[in-house]
Amino acid sequence: MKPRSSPNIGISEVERETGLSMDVLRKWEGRYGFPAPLRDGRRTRRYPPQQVERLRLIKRLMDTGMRPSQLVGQDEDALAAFARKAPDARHEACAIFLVRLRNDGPEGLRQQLLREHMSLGTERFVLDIIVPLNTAVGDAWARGELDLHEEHAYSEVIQCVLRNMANQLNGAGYAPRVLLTTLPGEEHGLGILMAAALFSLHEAYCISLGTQTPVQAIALAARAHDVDVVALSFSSAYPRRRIGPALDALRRELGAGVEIWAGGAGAARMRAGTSGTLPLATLEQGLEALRRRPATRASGMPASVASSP
Amino acid sequence: MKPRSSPNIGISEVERETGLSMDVLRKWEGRYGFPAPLRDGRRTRRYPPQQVERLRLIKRLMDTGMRPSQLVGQDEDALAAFARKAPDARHEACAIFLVRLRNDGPEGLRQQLLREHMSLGTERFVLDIIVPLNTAVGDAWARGELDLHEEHAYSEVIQCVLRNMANQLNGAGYAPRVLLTTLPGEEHGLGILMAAALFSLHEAYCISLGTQTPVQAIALAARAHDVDVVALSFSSAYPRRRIGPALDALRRELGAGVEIWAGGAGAARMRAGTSGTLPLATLEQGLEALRRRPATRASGMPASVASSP
DNA sequence: AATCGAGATTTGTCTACGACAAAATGCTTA
DNA sequence: TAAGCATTTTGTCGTAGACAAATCTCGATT
Repeated sequence: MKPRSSPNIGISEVERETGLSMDVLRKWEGRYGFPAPLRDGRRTRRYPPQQVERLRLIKRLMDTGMRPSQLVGQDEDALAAFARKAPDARHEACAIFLVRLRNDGPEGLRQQLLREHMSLGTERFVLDIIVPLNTAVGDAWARGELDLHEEHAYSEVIQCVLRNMANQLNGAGYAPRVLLTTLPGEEHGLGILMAAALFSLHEAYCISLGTQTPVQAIALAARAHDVDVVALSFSSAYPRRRIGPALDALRRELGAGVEIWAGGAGAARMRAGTSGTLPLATLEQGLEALRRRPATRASGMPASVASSP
Repeated sequence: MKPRSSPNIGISEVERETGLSMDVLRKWEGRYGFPAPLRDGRRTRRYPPQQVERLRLIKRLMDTGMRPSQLVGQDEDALAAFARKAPDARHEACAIFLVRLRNDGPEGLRQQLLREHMSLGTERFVLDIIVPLNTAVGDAWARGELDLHEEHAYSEVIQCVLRNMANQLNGAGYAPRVLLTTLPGEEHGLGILMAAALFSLHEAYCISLGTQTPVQAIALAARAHDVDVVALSFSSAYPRRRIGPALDALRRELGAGVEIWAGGAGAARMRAGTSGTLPLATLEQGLEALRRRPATRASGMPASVASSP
């Protein structure tokens, strides 16, 4: 056996474990004095587990909108206090499901969700259960009440349920034709799955490409499948500054004949009017956009999108 | 309107579009003279689309095992020649499905797969259809015969089919209990889905965490669900040098009571005997490992894993 | 001819520190 | 209150070099 391996880990591993880039980790070290990794024989940084844990907590709080200057300099107690104060949007309805997940595992949650689906019908199920449940899980995660692995397990279950719904509903002749995906860097695919389920229900033809499709590939796909709409989703974690340029690039590749819809918490705070894109703050708005669409195919962009204010 | 948006993109966007890190892109520039990005007003690099395309091609070829020195210095023609020579493991059986995908879209492929599943039964369907189909798609993508968006669409369909199989088969009292996921940096989740389907079929209890679970979260999950086995998957694109250290870290967090199984094309070329891990080159080997497991729970590690040569 | 090991080469990661623009914040004024 | 404007914060990108691990090369040995 090798008794060697110290529990301290290198900077790239910290990047992967926390989601904070190496550049940021080094900058913080200089600016705030934290983290303060040890150095091994060469000058390479080695982070003790305790500091990694604290970084994880900081990242969680930052994802809720807090800023590094408020967090990185603080000690453990202050951070813990912030975590307690983090938002908590729990409906009573949601609590049941999270208890299920913890007590009966993924399988238990799945059962409960299917039951609810049968009882409410697809549209109400998605809008009234899945959506608030997602935010509840996000909040619980930010507060540290939910472990990352529970969040992963949750995500898997939801994914499975939504995929089934979307697939069973999707029909060959439906219109408009909608391509759903996320841009590179956006790993959260729940948004497009929810959209696919609801859109299919309202007889749109949905083609999902999963997450992280490069702009160029989206354009090719749009042409290959002759879609009317490209629907993208941006989570709140997606860096806002990147949304505008990315949408510009997409519009350039796509040409003018295809609508771009941007949904998700990240898109809600988007600077408006970017390159003929229709921002959809909520799924309800997405459904409305679907209803308002001119019935005829290939009718160009609707006024709401084409006009640049 | 701002007509001033040049099609050239920045280095971080190239990183996301190609999967090559900024460090590597800069090093190649110095070492091989390629890429040779333009510079904007400040000194920042701006990559023309053509160079990005070539980088994509290089990355594809490198994922098949070629080395930068053979590729990065070469011109377009030489690279195209390499692409033509890339492996091509197409069974006749596979061609049908890919034609389906291209002609009838994702929905067409799904229908065809379901038909085949019914006809062959789950085990043969996964081992004889899905597995070769995956490598055929990978090869086609490396050869440039398949667009990225087609690969994404394919992946979505397969995912959906496999998830359904795994979920319908999974049962409460099954044993052993297996946790399936991938490490951060490994985005390909098809491997664990295939494993989950087959393992469930053989009455293992499968818990999937999706992709990219940090080591510490895996350890917590393993404890929370009281699993006997943690099964990881590594694609051929996963940097080999990272596998060993990552598995060491996992073993440290996990303690000795839980087996670690490593599958996938990346694990197949792993340096053997790393930190009490059982490498599984193929899914068949995975099933065999399942059969050989001592029937009793909590029986410690089997000899094949515990012995350190 | 196949295998092995030592030495050379390739390759990606890591370090350091400065420059800088975009975003967020605070402050003033209409 | 809202709309500017100045200031601070913050992340990204730049250069250049050190270095270890992976891989290749080639001669010696079995």
